[in-house]
Amino acid sequence: MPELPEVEITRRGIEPYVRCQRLGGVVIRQRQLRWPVPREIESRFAHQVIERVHRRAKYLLFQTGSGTAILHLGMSGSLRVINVNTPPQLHDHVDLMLGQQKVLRLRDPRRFGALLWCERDPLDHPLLKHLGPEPLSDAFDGEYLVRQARARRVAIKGFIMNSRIVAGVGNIYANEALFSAGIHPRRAAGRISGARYQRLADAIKAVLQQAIAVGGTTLRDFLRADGTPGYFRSELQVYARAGEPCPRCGGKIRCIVQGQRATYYCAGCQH
DNA sequence: AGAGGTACCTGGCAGC
DNA sequence: TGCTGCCAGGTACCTC
Repeated sequence: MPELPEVEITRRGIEPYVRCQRLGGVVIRQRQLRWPVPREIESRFAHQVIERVHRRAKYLLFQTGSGTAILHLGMSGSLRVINVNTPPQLHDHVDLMLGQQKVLRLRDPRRFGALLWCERDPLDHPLLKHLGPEPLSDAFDGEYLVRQARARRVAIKGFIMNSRIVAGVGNIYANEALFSAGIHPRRAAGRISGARYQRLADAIKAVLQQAIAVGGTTLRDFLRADGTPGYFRSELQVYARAGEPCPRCGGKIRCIVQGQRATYYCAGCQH
């Protein structure tokens, strides 16, 4: 479900409710997520003060004085701030108790998400250590992409979805950014000019920032922490629009499969 | 080292 | 109506 904008929207939505809050316990109904939720979540994290919530790539980091809870929403995860007496539904796997009134509730039907505990610097955690730069940071630009792409033959779409290259670009925004930059999704990463890579880096930043500004993309079930949907779906130029006319040239938007993921593009505009 | 495939899991939908 | 097969926003891990 969530790509970087949806995770950032979630972070901004929950932070006012959890920042500087002492947790009043944790309830785990389903421990089997991508990895089993470790016992330290109950024995350590459950009674800490959450100082801040950070985001790195698509990971949310709940920082406390004695360690960090690392949360990933996987394909289908979501977080909601709700009243404590709201009955849990199927797939509501974890509750973080916030004071007397509120609960931060994790729902994840497919259970590809993760909740882990880390007592060292979370950026050194094996899951985070090898991540590429944040796409919205100054470290990410066309020159960086040119350096990384040198002699690589992988298709550009897979290249920008590789979290070691750049963190947080998933299927929707990879499609949209390549359309915006006019680059064919199958083009080899090592055969793209520096000028075009600068356009691509700018397009990735713009697409992600626009999506964050309107609350992310709700395709089927993404909701913000307050329960409202995101509105970027109506801004999508090519994603999930196979057969529709290209908004730029009027040609027909095509759908192909790359690495078992759907790719949408316009053959007239992307080379 | 890079590239490609597989696995994890459930729900929704199209087609029969 | 009910079954089957396919698809879905992610990513670690395996093999070649």
